[in-house]
Amino acid sequence: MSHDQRISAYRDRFDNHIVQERVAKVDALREAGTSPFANGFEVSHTAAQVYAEAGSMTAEELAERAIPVTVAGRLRLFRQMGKAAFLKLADRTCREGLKGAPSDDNFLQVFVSLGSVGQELFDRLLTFDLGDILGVRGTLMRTKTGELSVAATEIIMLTKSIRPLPDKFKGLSDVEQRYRMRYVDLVMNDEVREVFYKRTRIVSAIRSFLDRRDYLEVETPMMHATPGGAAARPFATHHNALNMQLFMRIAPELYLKRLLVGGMERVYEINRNFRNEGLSRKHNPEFTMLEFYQAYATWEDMMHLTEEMLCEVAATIHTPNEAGEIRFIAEEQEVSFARPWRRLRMSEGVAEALGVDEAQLDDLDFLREAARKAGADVARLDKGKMLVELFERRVEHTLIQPTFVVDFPASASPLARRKESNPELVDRFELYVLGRELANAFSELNDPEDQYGRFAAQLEAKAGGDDEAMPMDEDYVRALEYGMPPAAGEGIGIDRLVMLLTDSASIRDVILFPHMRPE
RNA sequence: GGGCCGUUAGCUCAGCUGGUAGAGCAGUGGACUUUUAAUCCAUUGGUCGCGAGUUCAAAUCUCGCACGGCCCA
Repeated sequence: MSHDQRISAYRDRFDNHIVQERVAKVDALREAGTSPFANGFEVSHTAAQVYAEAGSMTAEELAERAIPVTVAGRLRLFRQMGKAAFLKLADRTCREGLKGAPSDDNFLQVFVSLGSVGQELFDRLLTFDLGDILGVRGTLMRTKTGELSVAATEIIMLTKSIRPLPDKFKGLSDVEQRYRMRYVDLVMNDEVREVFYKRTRIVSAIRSFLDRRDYLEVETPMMHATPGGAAARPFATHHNALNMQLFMRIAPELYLKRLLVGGMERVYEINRNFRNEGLSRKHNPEFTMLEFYQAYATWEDMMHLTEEMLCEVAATIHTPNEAGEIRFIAEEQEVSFARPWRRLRMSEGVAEALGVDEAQLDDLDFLREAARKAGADVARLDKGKMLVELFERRVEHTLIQPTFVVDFPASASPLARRKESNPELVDRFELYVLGRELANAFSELNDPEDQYGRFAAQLEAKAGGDDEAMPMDEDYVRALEYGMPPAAGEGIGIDRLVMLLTDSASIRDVILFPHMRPE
């Protein structure tokens, strides 16, 4: 097949007249000797720079100075009125609040008049379509209604867009299309772009916070021979050359703690985890996790660090009030980050929710019956796991304000250090906000014998049918045998943190390309 | 996995108890030299998600499937 035949086959796939008209313009541009897909363009000003430089100048000042600018962006609005025309361009700085009155569309306006650009360029204007990416040279001016604009002297086609953009006013609102074609969603929806700018700010603030505390950012394997560090089912894959099974990681924990053994006393990683579970508003198969570990620290140090970090991070999104407190609305509720955050023992919370005395939770029969009534499959649960089930089903969703849930059962925490006052419990907390788990932290188990025993207990649970139980990781135990300093570590779900701080209802609203079934 | 809802023009949506599809925006042609979702006149555009069934007749009723949303597990 020749190149022309392939192109023709490509074009035959479109039966939409708008696309066909635009494709004809591509041909016309080529015939006229201009490329519809230009090779670079040197820009002197972004839209924001135009406003920063000349936003306060009067029409007379602008006319006198004749400030030359070269701008570029996507054509979003086009109004032609006889021998004059207005174009509105969007570039990366065209975001909410770029400018104020008279028009508040956040675009940069370009003014073209036949008298100043001549017939050739003015005729060429008529071949432009909404969505095209244009380069404009001109000088700054203010229109009759006072809008700062670029008076064009030259307009260059940089990229011809052959598909029409959605309705200029209603935009793209179909949720499925927004996720599948995020590139269109990002063009059309300011709020969507804003969420992802905020996401980047949040992650930068976390890095900055940890970097200032002498934490080292590292990268550990995404493909594990032994999937560990969390209770979850992994995605399996296969290495052809080595002919071996590999798993996409469910957590980086065991590798980061190996680094503690190696003397990297403060490490963190912000990267993807993969869990082979269902999709929901709160779950995407791949999601981003921050994990950090600090030698010589305890779980209580982690609580303080968490309050400090999340307040600092939240302050980049929500301005603190006069008292220095951060309060914001999410899911129609006011969330207060005012410190200190509440601490709640797990059994205390469960007893309260059940309306019983905490001592009653020691009664195994009572616990089993309560868990069964709550809808848990109690068949192969031990006492600790039943308590966790009751917590998840009866308490979790009630924890709206930041709450550290403490005193987790050891059987549900195979990598955490036992409490000195009660070896049935571990030095661990989970942070809940808006009824969702946001962070999980504990003092690390560094006793290789206990760790081996806990892995062995996990193997027994797996044999008993618990498919989320962890496998034995012999090399990790070997690492502990060399000596891991006392340490504490924590994981924070980045997607959920972004959801909280941007008041996004679905994890798909904070992941650029969420997982979708094939079309 | 279960329940409910949705899928109609490029986009946003109408379309009643069945009678073979409409609007706004976008597009096309025309008027207009300072517009702000510009305006005005004219106009093109549809495998009604896919597949069966009922019927003289299906976007509409029934069943199945696909994709998505919400809720539950």
